[in-house]
Amino acid sequence: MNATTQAPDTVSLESPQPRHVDLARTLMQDIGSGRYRIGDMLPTEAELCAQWNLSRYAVRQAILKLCELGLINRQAGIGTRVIASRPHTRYVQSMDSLSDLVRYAHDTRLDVLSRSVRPASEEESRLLRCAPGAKWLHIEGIRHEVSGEDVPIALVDVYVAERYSGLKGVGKTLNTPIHTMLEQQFGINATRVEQQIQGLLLVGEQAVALRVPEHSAGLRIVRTYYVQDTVIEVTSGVHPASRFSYSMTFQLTHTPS
Amino acid sequence: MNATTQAPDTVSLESPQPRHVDLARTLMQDIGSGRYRIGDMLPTEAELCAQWNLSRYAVRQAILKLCELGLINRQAGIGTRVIASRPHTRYVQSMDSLSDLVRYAHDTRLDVLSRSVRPASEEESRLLRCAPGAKWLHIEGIRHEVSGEDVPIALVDVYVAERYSGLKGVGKTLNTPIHTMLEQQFGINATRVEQQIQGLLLVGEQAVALRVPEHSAGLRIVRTYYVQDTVIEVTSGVHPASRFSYSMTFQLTHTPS
DNA sequence: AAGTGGTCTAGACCACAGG
DNA sequence: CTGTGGTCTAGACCACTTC
Repeated sequence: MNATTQAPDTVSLESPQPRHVDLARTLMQDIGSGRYRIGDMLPTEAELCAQWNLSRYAVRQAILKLCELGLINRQAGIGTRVIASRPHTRYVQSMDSLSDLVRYAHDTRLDVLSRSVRPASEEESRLLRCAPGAKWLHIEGIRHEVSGEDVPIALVDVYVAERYSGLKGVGKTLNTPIHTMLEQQFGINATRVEQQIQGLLLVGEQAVALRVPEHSAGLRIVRTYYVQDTVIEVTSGVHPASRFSYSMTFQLTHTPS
Repeated sequence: MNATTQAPDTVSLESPQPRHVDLARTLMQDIGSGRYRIGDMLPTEAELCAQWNLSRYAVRQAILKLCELGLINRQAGIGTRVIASRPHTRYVQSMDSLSDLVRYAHDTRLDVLSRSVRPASEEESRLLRCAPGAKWLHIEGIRHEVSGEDVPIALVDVYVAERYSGLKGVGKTLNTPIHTMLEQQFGINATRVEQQIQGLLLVGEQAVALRVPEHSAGLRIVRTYYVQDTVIEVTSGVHPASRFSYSMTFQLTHTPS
């Protein structure tokens, strides 16, 4: 018999909690305090049934709770092994859809300047992570606010993998993000998005197009959309720093793994 | 009796799956296909027991699975209501610790230029979201690479709430992020971090300190660390664009809520 | 062969919603 | 009051691992 894992025999009173919650909490404390160390075996279901005078059902409820928290690993024929001393905490930034990445997408429109399917230049091939000469659908445009004065927000370059270059609905202006159109027309959804943010100087044509003085500060955001390990879309946006900054929030969570 | 939710009576063969998995999958399909709409009640446990010829235990395993996926909501005395037609998909960026935010923290050191506890100026009060005159611990420094030439990576300003201004271990150089020191010395952990990224021009003293030409492009990253709704720390880093860009990755997930 | 967890049955009592 | 889901008991058979 084991003293620390033993259940209180005088129960019922003072216990608004279901018994399996008590058991789960006790086990978590025993793991957190080092009573059971990582790699150790927890008592078997049968032992816990006897020690706590509970049925297997109740004991399993408690143990499966620890499983969900990622504290233990179970294997039929082996037993229950401690794999973590406390629930994994991490910081998460989450979004309901990729449109939240392009958060200004709602009140803005993209005026399309050009659309073409053509081979990638040397420089573009690095951006697109492809061989030089591979063909991509290239859309060039300027993003404006939908209402108010006609102040440009960004110079935009969108590259779409040749496989999806038959994309329809790319008129003179776009109100829908390209990745949403890809999802609607081809049923594909990015499984991963990489985003890179750089500072740069706005010079020459860029400064003129964005209507800022030569040599103003700017922000460049490059997003690479993957399905598994293949790139389906790359976007590049150049913003005047005076009219754009990028914000994000990270929340502390306690989910497992 | 309900035809679509009915279990196959000729079972057992061709079924390597546990029966509760079959039931869960069928229910998910019925919900996804609109057989049950959002707001509808699912059959009660008793009904499913009868229709599928299963015990309550097995039926509950299936139903609780849908619960975990966030598809249904249960209430004793009421029943089981459909609250979503499919598992919520979202994009998340996650980190094991906040040190991953300051990803360059490992191979770099912060040379401390000044340390003082003093009232916030008008401009700082906006940054710190506090009243002008509120006292904060202010640490000023330059971040360098640990090895290699002495090229500065960033000009850093760290503000710590007065409550924690007794912070120890801030010598001439720092190898540990301030928020890690706060955690170690005061046992506090940010529950939320906001991060803002701006482009800017490096001029005057900044350009000199970072050893870049006047009017170079730069990147400013401001992080605000919260415990619940109170700010405990604010950091500001000014980077030369030529030596720094900010990258992040978002993964598609299918977790509930 | 003995023991493990995975699955399942057939009951039971309870607190709580609704008519 | 009946019916709901929440909790729990006391059994059982199985596939698997270990000895």
